[in-house]
Amino acid sequence: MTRIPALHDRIRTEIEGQILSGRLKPGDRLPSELELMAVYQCSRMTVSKALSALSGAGLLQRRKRAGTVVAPRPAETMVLDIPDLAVEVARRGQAYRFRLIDREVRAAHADDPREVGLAGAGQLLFVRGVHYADEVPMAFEERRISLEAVPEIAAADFSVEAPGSWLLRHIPWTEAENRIGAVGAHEAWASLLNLAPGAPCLSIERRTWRGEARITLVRQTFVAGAFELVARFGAA
Amino acid sequence: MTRIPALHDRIRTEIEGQILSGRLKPGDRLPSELELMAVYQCSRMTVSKALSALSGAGLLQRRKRAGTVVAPRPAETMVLDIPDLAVEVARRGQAYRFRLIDREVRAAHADDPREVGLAGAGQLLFVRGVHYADEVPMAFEERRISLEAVPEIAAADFSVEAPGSWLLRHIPWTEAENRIGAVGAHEAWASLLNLAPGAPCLSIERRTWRGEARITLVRQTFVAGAFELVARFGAA
DNA sequence: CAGTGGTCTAGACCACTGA
DNA sequence: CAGTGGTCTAGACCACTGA
Repeated sequence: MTRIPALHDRIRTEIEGQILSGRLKPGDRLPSELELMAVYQCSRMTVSKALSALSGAGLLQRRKRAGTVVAPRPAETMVLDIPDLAVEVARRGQAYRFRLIDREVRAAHADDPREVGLAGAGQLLFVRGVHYADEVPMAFEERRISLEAVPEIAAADFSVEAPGSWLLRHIPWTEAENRIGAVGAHEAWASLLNLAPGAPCLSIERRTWRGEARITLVRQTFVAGAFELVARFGAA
Repeated sequence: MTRIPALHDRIRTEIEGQILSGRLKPGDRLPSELELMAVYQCSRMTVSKALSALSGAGLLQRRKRAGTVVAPRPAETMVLDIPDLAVEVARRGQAYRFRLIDREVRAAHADDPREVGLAGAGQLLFVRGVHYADEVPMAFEERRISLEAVPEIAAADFSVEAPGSWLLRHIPWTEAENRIGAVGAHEAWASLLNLAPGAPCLSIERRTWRGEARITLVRQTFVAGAFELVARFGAA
C-alpha cells in the first residue's frame, strides 16, 4: 500500500525541498503557474494550491505581474510548547498537586501599571500558591485575574484545582504573551521552594486575553532544573 | 476604498470567530460543504478552501462521511522569537561585540554523548566567547560545530563575526531545537559576565540540523535580566 | 450504501504592476 | 498593456466510513 500523495502535495514538497536544500535561494524566481501547469501536466488550480500553501508558510512571496520568488530567510520563529503544569507532571508519571498559599479580592493597586492594565477600575482576584511534583516543590505562582472578565472564579475552590487549570476549562484564552527569563529566588517565597534567596529560577510571566478582554496575569517561578521549555523549528 | 475581502476569506473568518468566541465548541458539527454552498451561495471549491484553511490551522477536524467538527482545544503551542543576538542588540540601539575566548579543533570526547552525537568519529570545532552590548557582558557562549558538516568554518575569523552569525550566513539550519532553562553561573565563566558563581542565568541550549546533518550545538548563558524571550499566541 | 470530504479539471473574469 | 497571480464556477471521480 504505497500511499499515492496528492499531486498538489507532491508539487509543494518538491519546491519546498529545493528551497530548504538551498538549490533555490531567496530572491530566485519560480516558473509562472502557466509554466508549472505544463511541467506537471495539471490544471492551474492544482499548481495554485501548492504555491499558495508555500506562500502561506512564508517560503514564497507572490506578486501579480512580478511572479513568484523565494522569500528572504524568515525570522527565526519557533514553536514553543507551554504545557499545562498538571498535564506535564502527569506525563512524567509524577503526582501533581497545587497548594494554595493565599487569595484576596481587591481593587488594582493604582501604582502598579500591570494591575491597572488587567483590571482597570474593577476588582481583581490575587492568588498565590505552589506547584508540587511528587510532593517536591516545583514552582511558585503569583496570579492576578480580572473579576470583571471572570466573575465566577470568585467561587472556585483552588484546593481542588489550580487556578490555571480552572481558567483553561472555563474560559480558554484566545491570545497569550509569555516573557521568559531568569531571576533569583525572592526572600518572600524562596523557602516555599526550599531554596536560598537568590538561587537561580526560571521565570515565566504570562498575560492572556479572550478577544479584547484581559483575563489573567501570572508569574510562575520554577526551581532551576525542575522545568525546561522546549522550542522547535522544522520537521518533526 | 473599503477592501472587499475574498468570499473564502469571509467564510473562514466567520467560522473562526464562532469558534474563538465559544459559540461553536469542540465537538460541535458544522454544516456539510453542500449546505454551506447554499448558505453562502457559492461553489464547493470556495467553501472547501475556507474549511481546509481552518483544518490546517487545527481549528477543525474533517473526516469523510463523519463531516466537519470543531477540534478539541489545541495544545498550547506558541510562536517564540529567537533573534540573532547581533540583530537584537542593534535593534535596541546598542553596540554589539563578540569576544572570542578560545577555540580548538579536536575529536569528540567519547564520554560526552552530545559531542559524539554531533561529530561522530569526525573532528569538531569548539569555541567559547562572550557577547557584549555596549561593552557590558550579556551572555557567555560555548559552541561546538561539526567540521564534517561545515569544514570551511575552520578558517573563519571570529574576531570579526560571532560564530552564530557566520553560520547563519553560510549554512542556515533547516531544523532546530532549543531547551530553555535557568542555571547558576558556573565558576569557569561567572567572572566573564561580572557575576558571582551561582548567580541566576537564563540558559538556551540549541541544536541545529541542515537536513540530516548535525551542524552545531550551542549553549548561551545570559545574565538574568539582560535578555528575555517572548512567545506569543493569537492575533498580532 | 449513501453522505461526506479530497482532489482535480477547464475554463473565466479580474486586479495588479512592471516592462 | 501584457503577463502574472487571486479568485471563483460548475462540474467530475473517488476514497473513506458511519448509519
